[in-house]
Amino acid sequence: MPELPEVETIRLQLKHKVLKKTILKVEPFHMKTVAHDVTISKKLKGKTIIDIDRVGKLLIFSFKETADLFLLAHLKMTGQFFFIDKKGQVVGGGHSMTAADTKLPTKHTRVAFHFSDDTTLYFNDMRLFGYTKLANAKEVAEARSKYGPEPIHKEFDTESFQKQLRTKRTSVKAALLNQSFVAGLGNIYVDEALWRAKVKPIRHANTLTKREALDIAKHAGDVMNESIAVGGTTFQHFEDTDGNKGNFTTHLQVFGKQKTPCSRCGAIIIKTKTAGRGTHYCPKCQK
DNA sequence: AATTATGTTGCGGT
DNA sequence: AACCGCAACATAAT
Repeated sequence: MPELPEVETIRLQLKHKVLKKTILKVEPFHMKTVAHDVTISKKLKGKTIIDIDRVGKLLIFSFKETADLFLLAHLKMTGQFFFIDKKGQVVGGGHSMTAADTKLPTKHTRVAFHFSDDTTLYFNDMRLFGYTKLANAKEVAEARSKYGPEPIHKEFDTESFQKQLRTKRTSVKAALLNQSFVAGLGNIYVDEALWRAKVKPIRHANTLTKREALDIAKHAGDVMNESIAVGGTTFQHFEDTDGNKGNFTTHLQVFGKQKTPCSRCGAIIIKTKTAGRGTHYCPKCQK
């Protein structure tokens, strides 16, 4: 369940591994994962990756040879990237091997990007919701325009955020999950940010005080930045490009902590359903 | 075997 | 017409 910190972790690792590499061929194992584009290998052959950008949870690869061709990659719920060197070993040395240790491709490998130096980037995705797809500059601009601002940036406009949040006629949880309002939060970080801000997820957004809305903005940015600093959170499926799990898991205060004591007040953390999602909060110190 | 897990899209209702 | 709730997508674990 990658959210912004996990996707950013992957982006930074991939920049170290595949930048300046030239694609030899693309090998789709499942056509849905390449948006049914039968020409993807032909179009990417000979293209050299010069940058990997990210907006929200979407990765955007760009190429040296053309300014009007991009590769968009979305992991959705179970997407994973694994990078393998020419000997078939997971690159990244010094780490204990996990999922990527098994021979790739696996039955969940949906597409492989083979590079001219005999290395390969595999995209695994058990549930087939994720995708890699080609786009031109206009399509990339359209995709970018659908995302709201990201709380991780120091330029994030908290005043504008709190004003807009307090006009929403929905639960604060649903509002924070809306990527066009604010980009990057998913189920885990919404629950964590609301715990830090001491606000119940079910609270109607238009009942929030200015102070509460500003606290949510601060904590949303803080919790995601702290997670990025330690390589993201693994709750169910996330593994980095070496097959390692994220380290933020041990910092979680409410997500998956139902039936355990709140670290702040000692009350028992509750799990309910809000905005159609499993929702964790402290019934005592979140107001 | 029915339920639960979740990111996003698309649809229908307001 | 912007906004909102929710089914759908597809698979595996429980």
